[in-house]
Amino acid sequence: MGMRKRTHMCGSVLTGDVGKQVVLKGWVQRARNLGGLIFVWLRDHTGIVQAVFDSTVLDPATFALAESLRGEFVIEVTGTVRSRAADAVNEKMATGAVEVAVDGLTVLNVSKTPPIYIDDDTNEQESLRLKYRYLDLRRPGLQSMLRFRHRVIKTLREYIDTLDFVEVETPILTKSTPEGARDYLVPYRLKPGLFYALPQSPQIYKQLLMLSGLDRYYQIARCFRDEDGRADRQPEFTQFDLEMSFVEPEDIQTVVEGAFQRVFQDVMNIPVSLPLKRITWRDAMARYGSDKPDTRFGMEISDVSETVRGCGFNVFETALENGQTVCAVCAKGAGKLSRRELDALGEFVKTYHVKGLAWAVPNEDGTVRSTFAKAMQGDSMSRLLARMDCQSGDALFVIADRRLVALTAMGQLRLRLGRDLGLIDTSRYDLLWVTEFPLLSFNEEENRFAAEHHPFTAVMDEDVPLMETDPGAVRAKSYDLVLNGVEMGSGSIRIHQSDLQSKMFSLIGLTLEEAQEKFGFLLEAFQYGTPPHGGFAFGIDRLVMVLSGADSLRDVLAFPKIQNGVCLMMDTPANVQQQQLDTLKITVDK
RNA sequence: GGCCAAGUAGUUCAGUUGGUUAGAAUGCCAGCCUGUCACGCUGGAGGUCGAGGGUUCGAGCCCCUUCUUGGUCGCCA
Repeated sequence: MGMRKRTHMCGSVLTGDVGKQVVLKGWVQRARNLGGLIFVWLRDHTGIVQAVFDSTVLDPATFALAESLRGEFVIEVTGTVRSRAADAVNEKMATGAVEVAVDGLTVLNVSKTPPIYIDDDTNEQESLRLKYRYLDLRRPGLQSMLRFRHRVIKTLREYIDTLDFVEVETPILTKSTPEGARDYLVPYRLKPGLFYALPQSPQIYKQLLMLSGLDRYYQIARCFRDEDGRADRQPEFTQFDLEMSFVEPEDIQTVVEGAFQRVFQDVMNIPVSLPLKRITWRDAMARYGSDKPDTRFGMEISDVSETVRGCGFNVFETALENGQTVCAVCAKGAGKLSRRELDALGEFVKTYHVKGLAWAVPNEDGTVRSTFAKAMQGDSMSRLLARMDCQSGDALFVIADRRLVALTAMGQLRLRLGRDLGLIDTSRYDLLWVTEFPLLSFNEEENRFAAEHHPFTAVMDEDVPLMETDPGAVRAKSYDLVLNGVEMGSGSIRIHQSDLQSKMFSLIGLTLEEAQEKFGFLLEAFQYGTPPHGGFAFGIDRLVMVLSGADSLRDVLAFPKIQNGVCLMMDTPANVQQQQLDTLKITVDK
């Protein structure tokens, strides 16, 4: 009963193998017992092949063993490949023209009846699939996802290696830093009250590697952020992280573009022409109401403040008096929407903190179905419709609010309309750079400026003087890469002068003492000949998600966590032994 | 932390206005069956209707609380 060496994979038993003696191993996908004849579908990651047990040929013990086979039993079969009769070919199976006439069977392991079906065409609750993720991963779809993801990473490594980048592993146990996401903390055993933090990114390490003269660094880096999850946000995720010395933004963008071009070419067989489109942050916000615009469809936003000035509609007039903005989109073909559907859109935009949504639908007879037509005096409505090229069959949507709030809400409405009206060409992949982000954004709750990207980002040369006079208007040497409206990653040229870095810390409200405590090592390091440098990092999970058409990062990670950071399979976070807490001098206040 | 949705056999779901013993499909178990391929036929087992409380003569259904999961806002340098 010694195990024989596997000769073929299940999916690769083909007509060329007819007549061969084979040894196959795998899982029982399904067994059909016809009495004296049993068909067993044998599965491994390459596919499924049919094995036939014939009671007139096999010894009784082997046939009895075959009768005991159930789903997901692990078996070894030996037998001979033979062609199927012409009317017995299964066109739906890659191996459907052949089958294996079994002469020997070994049950390598039995299985309980699995709680989920090992098949792509099922729709169990995701939480159940995640609890039994090890079974879920047996499914062909997830098997091919893991291999697809592997190919993406392999392609990236091969590409970056040709450009003289060196992979360096940076610590997972690192230091908590202010700003940004909440850190995962790890208690330090030798001095209670002290903590490591898990890295949100290898940012500081890679900058120090530039100082060390490495010149070009990269890493497939695991990053951690203790924030609530989303379909596209996991508490731990993988970034392709890189940093270069003596470069301008274009140099980094060229390397990153090249990486995406290679992945699209080698993995997707889709050509990408370079250089990629570029749009400034300011334009992206004005035209798409987003810093990660989906440019696969039009329906761009227009600022209609001047068009509606003096129109008589109180909402617009008051907004303009308060220095706010009135913006609009014309949704082609949305005139068919019912009152109910239009009102639902009004509720939708309110979640983005605007007070409401005005809409107008021109009828064929020249009248207008609208929430605000009555308030519009004279020809102001027809001027507005003409300005937006909004005709019969279309719908006009208008929002009045503080500029960025209004644009953001309108951007979300644009995305929803684009989806609902089927305007998005889902076969298309739109890559573009968004550049010149603001250096700072004002945090109203804390009444201070915060770094928009991170506090190591360099300022555009011409905006340096504004740092004293108008910090909110300062643009950074930063750039995001966007794919189909999803932020792939971001990067920047970094500050490499100690005094400028100190100034930046002070701009975001850090006292000298705080800056010294948190980043003293960095400020000191910068005094020892730091080269100009910059870099980029993009999320491999998100890239794989978009390329594979998945809706959620959970579909492209082997062992994902759910919204609240729980792993349903391991059931963790979990209690630890009291002795462990005692060692760390931790008492839990429940 | 806020808002919205869902939770009923192993699984996917149905369950009327609150009314008898909560159903279907599939899976599972047993029997029969030699060309199936979602095999077929016959029979069987399988339920804390997420949990707790309330209203009622009576609750899967109505009310309250809570838990779980998803989406979303906040949050995400």
